[in-house]
This record gives sequence, C-alpha cells and structure tokens, in this order.
Amino acid sequence: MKRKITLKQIARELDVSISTVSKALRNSAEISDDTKQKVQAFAKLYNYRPNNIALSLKNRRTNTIGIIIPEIVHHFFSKVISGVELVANKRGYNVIIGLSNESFSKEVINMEMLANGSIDGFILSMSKETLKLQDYHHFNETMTQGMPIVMFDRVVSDVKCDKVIVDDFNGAKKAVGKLIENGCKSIALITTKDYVSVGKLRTQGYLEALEEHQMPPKAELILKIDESLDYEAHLEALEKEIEQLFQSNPKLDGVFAVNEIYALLAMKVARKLGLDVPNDVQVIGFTDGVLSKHATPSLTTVSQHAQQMGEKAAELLIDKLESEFNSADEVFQTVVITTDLVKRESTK
Amino acid sequence: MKRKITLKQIARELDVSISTVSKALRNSAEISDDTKQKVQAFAKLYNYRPNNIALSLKNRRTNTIGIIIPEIVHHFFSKVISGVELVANKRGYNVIIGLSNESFSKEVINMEMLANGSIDGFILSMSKETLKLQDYHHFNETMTQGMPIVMFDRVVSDVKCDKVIVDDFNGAKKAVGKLIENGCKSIALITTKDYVSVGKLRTQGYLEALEEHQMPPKAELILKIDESLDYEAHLEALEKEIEQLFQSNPKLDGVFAVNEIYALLAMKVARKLGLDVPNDVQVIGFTDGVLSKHATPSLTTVSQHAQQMGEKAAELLIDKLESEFNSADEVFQTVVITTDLVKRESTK
DNA sequence: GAAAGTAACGAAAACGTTTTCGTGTTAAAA
DNA sequence: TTTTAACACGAAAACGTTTTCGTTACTTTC
Repeated sequence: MKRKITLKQIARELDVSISTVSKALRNSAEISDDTKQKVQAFAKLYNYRPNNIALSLKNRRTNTIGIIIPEIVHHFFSKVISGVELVANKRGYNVIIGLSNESFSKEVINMEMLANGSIDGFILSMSKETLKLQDYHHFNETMTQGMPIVMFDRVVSDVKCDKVIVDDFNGAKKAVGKLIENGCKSIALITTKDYVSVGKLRTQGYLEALEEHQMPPKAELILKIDESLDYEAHLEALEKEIEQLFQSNPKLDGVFAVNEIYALLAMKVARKLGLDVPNDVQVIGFTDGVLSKHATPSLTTVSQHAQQMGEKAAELLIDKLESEFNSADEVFQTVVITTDLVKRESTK
Repeated sequence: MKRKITLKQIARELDVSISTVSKALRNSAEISDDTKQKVQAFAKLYNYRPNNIALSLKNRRTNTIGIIIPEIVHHFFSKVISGVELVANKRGYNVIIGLSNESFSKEVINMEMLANGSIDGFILSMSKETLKLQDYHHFNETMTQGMPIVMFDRVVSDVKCDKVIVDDFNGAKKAVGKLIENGCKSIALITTKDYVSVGKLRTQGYLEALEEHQMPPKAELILKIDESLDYEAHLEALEKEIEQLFQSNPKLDGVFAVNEIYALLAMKVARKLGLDVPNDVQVIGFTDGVLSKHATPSLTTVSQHAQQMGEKAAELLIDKLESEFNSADEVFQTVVITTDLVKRESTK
C-alpha cells in the first residue's frame, strides 16, 4: 500500500525545492526545460495528482456543489440529480447529496454539515415540513455567509435566491383544458393540501381552466390529500378516499391528479367500479415518471422535464459561483421550465 | 455578506492566541475557566464552526464516502443510495456521488476525480461496459493507494475487496420453483447477455430449478437480451422479441424475467395475445421496484432489499475505515443479502 | 529563601498546495 | 572591468485546523 505521492516527496527525491516541482508541473517559464522534463517524467511515473483537499483549502473553493432533496427514491428527484450531475461534471464540479426525508431538522442538520467549507453552493428542494413550518432561517443564514442557493420545484417567495420551477399553473390548466376539449363534463381534482406550493398552483390551474370554459367548480369534486405521511404507508386509505369520490359523483368522467400515484389509483378504482379508461373516465397525471409509461392503460401526463430542471439549476449555481465580482448587485432570477402534455392511452 | 469566522479572527478579537482559542473550544484543561467562557461565548455568538476542509487536510481523512453507480434514475440504485446515506449520516459521513452512465471511461474519470483526497473510500457498482471489457485496473490502483472499496450487486471475483451481493442464484431458483409448484409446465426465461454477472447467476438459478424438478431446459424458451443500449431506447424492439417468444412457444404458461421491465413487457404481450395473467400465464420478475407494485395485475417479484444492501455496504466500508491498524492482514468479506419472493397478482 | 511544582498560555509545526518575492549565477552590455 | 539584465531556482507565507512543546509567573514545600 503506497500512499499517494506529494510535491514534497518528489522534491526530496529529485533534490529540488517544492516550489520548483510545483512550477515545473504547471509549466512555468521560470523553470528550465531540463528540470521540467525531469520533474514531469517523475510525476508521471508515480502518477502524481494534486491533493484536492489542499487545493480547496488554498483556493477557498471546493468545486463541489451540495444538493439537498426530500427523498432520492423518487423518479422526479433522481432525474433532477441526473441533470445536476451532468452539467456539474462537465464544468468540473462534484456533487454531494443530502437527504432531508421531508424533515425540517434533517434539512437543517444536513445544510450545516455541508456549509462548513465542504461545498461552494447549494441546490435544493424544500422538505414538506419546512413548507409547513415556514421556517426559512437556515436558508437565509447560509446565504448571508456568502454561499449561494438555487431552489427548484418547491420554492417560496420569502426566500430570495435563484429558482427553477415548473410551470405548474399552466401545466395543470392545459391538462384540464384537454379533458374539457375531449368532452368531459364533470372533472375531479385529486390534489394535496395547500401548503405544498406546487399542489396549490396546480389546483389554481385546474380552477382557471374550468372558469375559462364556464364550468363552475364544485367542492365535492375536489379531493385534498394530507401528504404529511408518505404515500406508501397508507395507499389503501387513499384508495378508499378516491373510491368515495367516485361513488358520490356518479357522473364523473374526468380526473386530473397532481401526481402519478393518485392518477394510477384513480384508474385502479375506475376499473374496480366497472368503468373503462378512457371511454368512461379520462385521467391525466402530473410528473413524467416511469409509472405513467408502463401502466395499463398508459397514463397521459403533464411532463415536468425534471432533468432539464436539474441542468438549469446547476447552470445557474455555477454561473453565480464563477462570476464572483458581484455580491452587491445581487439580482436573482427565476427560471420557469415549461411543461408538455404527453398524450398516452388514458385519454381519448 | 459576512464570511465564515475563523479561529484566527476570534483570537485577534479576544487578544489571545489561536492555540488558546482552539483549546478553549475543545474544553481543554490547560485553559482557565474564565478564558474558556469568554471564548465559548464569543464563538457561539458568531456561530463558529470549524472548517471541514482544514480539518480534512490536517486529519488526512474527509469523513466523506464516494458512491459510483451506473445510473441514478433507477429504483434499485436510488434505494441503495438511500441506505448508504442513512448509515453514513448516522456515523458522521457525507456521501458524494458519481454516475458512470454504464460507461467505462466515465467510471474511471469519476474515480480519479474523487480519489485525490476528496473521499476516504468507495462504494460502487460496476458499469456494464467495464464488465464487458473486463478491465479492472482502476479498482486495483485505487486500492493499492490505500483507499478501500466496497462493491455491490455487480461484482467480479477478479477484484479483491469487500462485496455485498444479492443471492441471485437462489432468488431465481425460488422464483422458478414457485412457478413449477403452481403448475407451470413450460417456463420461459427472459434474461441478459452473460457478461452481466447478475444475469448469469439468475439464469443458473432458473436452470437449477428446472433440473431439480426433472424438467429439461429448452433453448427456445430462453431469450437473452443484449442490454448494451439502455432499455428505453428500444422498448418496442424488445416487445417484438418477446412476442416472438410467445408465438413460437404456444404452450408457454410461465415467465421468469430478470428484471421488472422485461416482466411487465411479458405481461403486456400476453394480454395483447389474449392470454390472461395469471390464469393462462404466470409471471415473476426480479427487483423490488415501484413498477411491480403498481402494475395491473401487480407483479410477483423477487425482492432484492436494495436499501439493506446500501446499509450493509456502508457499514462494511466505514468499519474498515475506522479500524485502520490492520492494512497487512487484509481480509475481505462478501455479504450475501437473501432475497424474498413477494407474492402479488401475477401468480396464482 | 531556594527548589520544585503547577497553572495558563503562546509559538511553531504539520497537513499539501500555489504564489510572491527574493537571491545567486551567468551572460550581455557599457 | 564593471554594471545590468536574464535566468533558474528556493524560502516563506497563506489557507484553517490541532497538538506538542516550550515559557512564563505564581504557589507550594522543605
């Protein structure tokens, strides 16, 4: 087990100073060609690579970005990471991850753990608990210490930073508009409680679409799920709620759900009640996950372009990191990623 | 934008030496209670946190582990990460990720990028290309430099390191055994080319199960998919192949697939050909992904316990990192995670 | 009152780099 | 021959810690 070789060792071995070795390796004009060749050959032989930690300490930048997400076992988030990683690597950065598990305190701890020099900036999506508590002090503190943050998807106007969001409102509006065009007269909405910003916006899109077509919204067609627990735990309870929705609205012929699982459950319930999808009921979901593509019938969805979000977030962050000179002007941008309606078998 | 405060600044402010500040904060007995209180109060006020990079340089350990996987947008791998992150965080480590995208060169580059001081050890699953090329020099070089590696899932006996694998052989055997018990007489296998080690082992399990029940294997019942490209790209071609399989084997009444997608496609094809699942054909897949749970009919699968694999891999790595004194004895272990057959609707 | 001990603190090295600023040697110019 | 310039290299500081080893000044002890 030979340890990694350092400048000092090369210097001792070749009987020159550390400075000379360093300069020789960086092809400085100060060093004679003879010495350069000697040093470079030796370095190559021993496969010398500068120690990243030492560089980070010296340069006061780590070329690493931290990404904090509520959970990783989730198609949307892993796709975002994928996008972040792509541009980060291309621009010479590493990516370090932290999972909040939708918990406020884990989010805070994770950020503190990384903020002490380990990374140059954050890309993050807030936990549900943080959204509920509306406590954003950790974001603001991080930023006053000169560490930039880019938020994506779940954002909040109280925190001033760069943001990348999906056009939830118009995505939902388009989807519901599509259902109406397709002849649906009684369209249900399955959404989340309002503190999840994206759920709220999608709900507004639903309402707007109805209004635009002079269809009065009905409270009994709107089902708001409390997501404070994770889905998997009470899938059955959820299914019951949706079944209730169908039974108390016999004329139901369209469903817009704010995520994949809700949409799939709606289809399952429909089938159970003897309704055909898409002939009796048409269903549209939100998110471009794997489930939609492989479901039967496959699910028409509003695609969020998660990868593109990740790429854009990384671009924004790295641009900010590498501009540097500003700091006073502090102009933040919000990039909106437009959604696409991906037509599949669950709509006519 | 106030920069993070350092020991030096505290020292200057309080008119003591850096050493005194450091010792005071660590509650050293050398420092008087008076001074300790003064320093600690000041540090708290300014929210002092030691700089991780400086600590890493001094201690020559980063408390960070690197994880390199073929892709992250994949339920199995993200679940493994989730497990790694869980125990890593619990034991005070961060996790930094690298994606190889199933490419050999990206795997090498990623490892080199991280191996220069950024991390203390690797957890990784090899890319398909690496398995095909059988070039493992980067693993061995990394290890000779004193950086431990734990491999999971896709492993190879040529590399001597700790490993965490799934009991592919017995998992497959149990699954096929179950199909036979359920009365299947003609069981197809949908697998990958042999260079993917897990595909190979699962194939062997299939054959073993047949043999144990005195059922001669038939070549025309075995479909080996070339996975060098990713699925998504040629889903349709794949479907055609599977359809071919069904048509040339009219008596087919059972399918064992080495992953979820293949299994789902088999069900899709069956339905298309007017066959009922599970009454005419029974299907079992491998991997405990989301698709299986939410498919219709839901898919019986061999569960791999991905999260548990991640946890175990992290345990192994951190144990090794924190034992230290060895280095000569070098005893490597291979932990086998047992599989479970999760019964759902696609089997009787 | 001298020797010994103790309490409280500081200087400096070390981790591995890069970079600024000497410094000594040699070659060219005066 | 003396001054100047170019060349090739080294010493040292800096990044932010921790830790070892002094070094004071004061208190015991005999």
